[in-house]
Amino acid sequence: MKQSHLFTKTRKEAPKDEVSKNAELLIRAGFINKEMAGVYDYLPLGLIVLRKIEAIIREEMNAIGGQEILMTTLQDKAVWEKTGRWDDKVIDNWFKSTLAAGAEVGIANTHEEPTTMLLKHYVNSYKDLPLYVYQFQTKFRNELRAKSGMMRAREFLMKDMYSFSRSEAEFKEFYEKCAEAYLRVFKRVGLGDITYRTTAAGGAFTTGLTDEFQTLSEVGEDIIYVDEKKKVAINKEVYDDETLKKFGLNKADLVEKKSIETGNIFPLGTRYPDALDFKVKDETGVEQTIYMGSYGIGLGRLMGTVVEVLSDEKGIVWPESIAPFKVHLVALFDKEGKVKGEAESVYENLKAKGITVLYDDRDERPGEKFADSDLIGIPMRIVVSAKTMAEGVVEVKHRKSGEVDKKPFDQIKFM
RNA sequence: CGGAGCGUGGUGUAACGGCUAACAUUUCUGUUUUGGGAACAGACGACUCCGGGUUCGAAUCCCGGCGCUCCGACCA
Repeated sequence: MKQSHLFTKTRKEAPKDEVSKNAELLIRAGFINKEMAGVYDYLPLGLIVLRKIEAIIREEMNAIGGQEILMTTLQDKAVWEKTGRWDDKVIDNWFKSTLAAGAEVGIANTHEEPTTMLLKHYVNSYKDLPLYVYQFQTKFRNELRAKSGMMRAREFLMKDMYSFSRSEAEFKEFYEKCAEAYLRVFKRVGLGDITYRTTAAGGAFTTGLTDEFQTLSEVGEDIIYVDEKKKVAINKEVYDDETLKKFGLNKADLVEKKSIETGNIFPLGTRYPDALDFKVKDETGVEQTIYMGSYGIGLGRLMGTVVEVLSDEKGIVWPESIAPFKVHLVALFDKEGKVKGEAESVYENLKAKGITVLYDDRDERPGEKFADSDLIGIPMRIVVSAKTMAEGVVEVKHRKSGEVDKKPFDQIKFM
């Protein structure tokens, strides 16, 4: 991709209505655009990152047996009435609308009910279970107060998975598998060291204890108690002697931290299948109840968290795994056009190797190009200039470490 | 939803109730420059959030609305 053709440019100043680091950097660097509070567009750079995050999650969900589907945004009120969740008193952040014909519809807040109905439509036998379906779908939540940029949005893309199992034990087995898959996701997007599986309360979803995945950050809305040795944590909302004992945690080993809820998994028991009368026949022809779980990761929030946590004073520092490009090729042109020729050839060479590259071919001054490069945060920068040409090398600078290397182009190792 | 603050060119700011709403940046032209957001010259760009009101006169004061940010409450 040539930077001269890239839709959106960087800007020096962030709009004053963004205070959070994640939104400020993502907007300045041209990854997202704000439509209104808690509602953001993804621009070309941002969409590449979003898709990479999506691909990682998809891989991990497929690896544990997930099957991808795509549910609708408009939802049938009747289904929600059956589980008692249509009432605004139960879920207070619904967006709802009315069909021209008169019927009320819900605008996707979550999908437990529709997914259960979908499965009910197709699944009648114990032989068809367990089933794990998931989707990447936009959720709408009428938050009283959107906040912290990408952290609490009113419209956001979410991966939500729903598991349907034949027994508590079968459910639990998958639940644990999914928890492990989640940890792999957070590790792969660069948040592994500071993300903890955290015991928490279930809110509007379930009465029992659930698990959240909390990423340490000062801008987080949650307070958790972390056991560094065991790599687990407990949310303040369930921080009591009984729960501590249940999970074998010692107050002395726990440290209080602020954190961002980057993912969560819920044991839902038989609540939704029961309420919606979804059952299957077992080997003996007797109807059996179904055990359900739901598992969510907000993609925008995850992107925002990566920016919030990994960026430095110069800009974003993308982990290799979700960076919009692998290499930022920065050419510092000379008058004779020699550098241009060389840079073009490096550019073509990189593309031929299958390495994604953003080529800064703009006729700008070095300072501006470097500042932009730091802001955008691509892991590896390759500089081609009159200087490097004179030495018969290119300059390689790593965004994260700041390490600089000069070597002939064909000696660069790409991981 | 309670509290606080704020709405002025694309962006960031300024302007006592009083001249043609100023400055920087961005953008465009040209000259020049080329290893960390250069310099000079010129140009474009604003119904000062919306609606009322007070006043000879409103960006400025008053009322109402809408929006944005922050704190709190709330929050898979």
